[in-house]
Amino acid sequence: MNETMVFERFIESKGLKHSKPRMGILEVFLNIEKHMSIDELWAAVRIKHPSIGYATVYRTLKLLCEGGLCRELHFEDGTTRFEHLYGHDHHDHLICTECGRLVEVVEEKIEELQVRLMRRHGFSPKYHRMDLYGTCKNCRDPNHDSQRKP
Amino acid sequence: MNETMVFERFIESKGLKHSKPRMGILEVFLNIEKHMSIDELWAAVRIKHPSIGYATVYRTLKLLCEGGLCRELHFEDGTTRFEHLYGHDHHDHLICTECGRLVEVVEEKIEELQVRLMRRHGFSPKYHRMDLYGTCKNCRDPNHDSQRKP
DNA sequence: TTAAAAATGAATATCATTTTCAATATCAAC
DNA sequence: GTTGATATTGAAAATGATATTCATTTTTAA
Repeated sequence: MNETMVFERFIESKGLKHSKPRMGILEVFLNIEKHMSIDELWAAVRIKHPSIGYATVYRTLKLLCEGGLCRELHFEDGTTRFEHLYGHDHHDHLICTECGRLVEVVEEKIEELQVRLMRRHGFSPKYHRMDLYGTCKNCRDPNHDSQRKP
Repeated sequence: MNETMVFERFIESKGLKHSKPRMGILEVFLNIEKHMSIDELWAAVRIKHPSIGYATVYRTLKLLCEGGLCRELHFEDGTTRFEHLYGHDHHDHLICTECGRLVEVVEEKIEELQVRLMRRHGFSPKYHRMDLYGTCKNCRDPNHDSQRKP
């Protein structure tokens, strides 16, 4: 089952109606891989569907979150961005404070220790958020050219 | 050196002036232990200093952050809160999704693994944010009466 | 004391988010 | 296909938090 089907089933289960703008937004959303702001998604949507309004993008994004297709993230700098959720396993973030580069990571040992830590304090773990900030290799040493050949 | 002195030095170092409202706000801020929103701080300030305006609380809070006395946190639910920073070592958060209870914790093993994880990806660690969400003991089992006697 | 500079409170502006509303699209029942 | 009830839409307006402006007051060094 793919994202589109998941969303359609979700729409049905809530007794909502199928609509073209909604599906157009979903398609554009699925083709953006990075974490996006509402404005970024709207800009991308307008290219294919110039008549779709901001409010519809906004409402659809909320629906996608409700339906488990995306997740709203509030970052330290106060910005809000959305990331894909369906089919994407849980992960944490490494964020470069210089260039904003974002890497998704999972460290099983940390995950395990987090659960233990919560249990030790009487909590029943549900989910968590871990963002690690620092400077990436490229920002510290731009001449190194680690990514491309001469 | 206490918080008040730190703040006064910070004010001086920036060539700013000493003022009564600012010091009044600082004092109230220091007496609130929990994570507070601007509105909560303003409400507390008004009790002692009814003439102090919201803008001054807002500006002073920003100054406190700049001066290293407090930290602005953006939570998953979109709310913004401020926590004491000076004299408070780094810590992470356990947050109850039912009652909102917030516990500050540090797990050295996790801290260590985080640094290693970043290095492995070429990042030079600066700081991080880790919030673990779940239900606390009391919310799962309210009749247990763990805190008080019969 | 005085004059320059900063701080203040009230009001206002800004910006992202959210809702309203009249027009339009969807869809099940006919 | 037509209809009617209901959801959806885009534009505009409302909201709410954050940030700034401005005339007045306070601070501070001379």
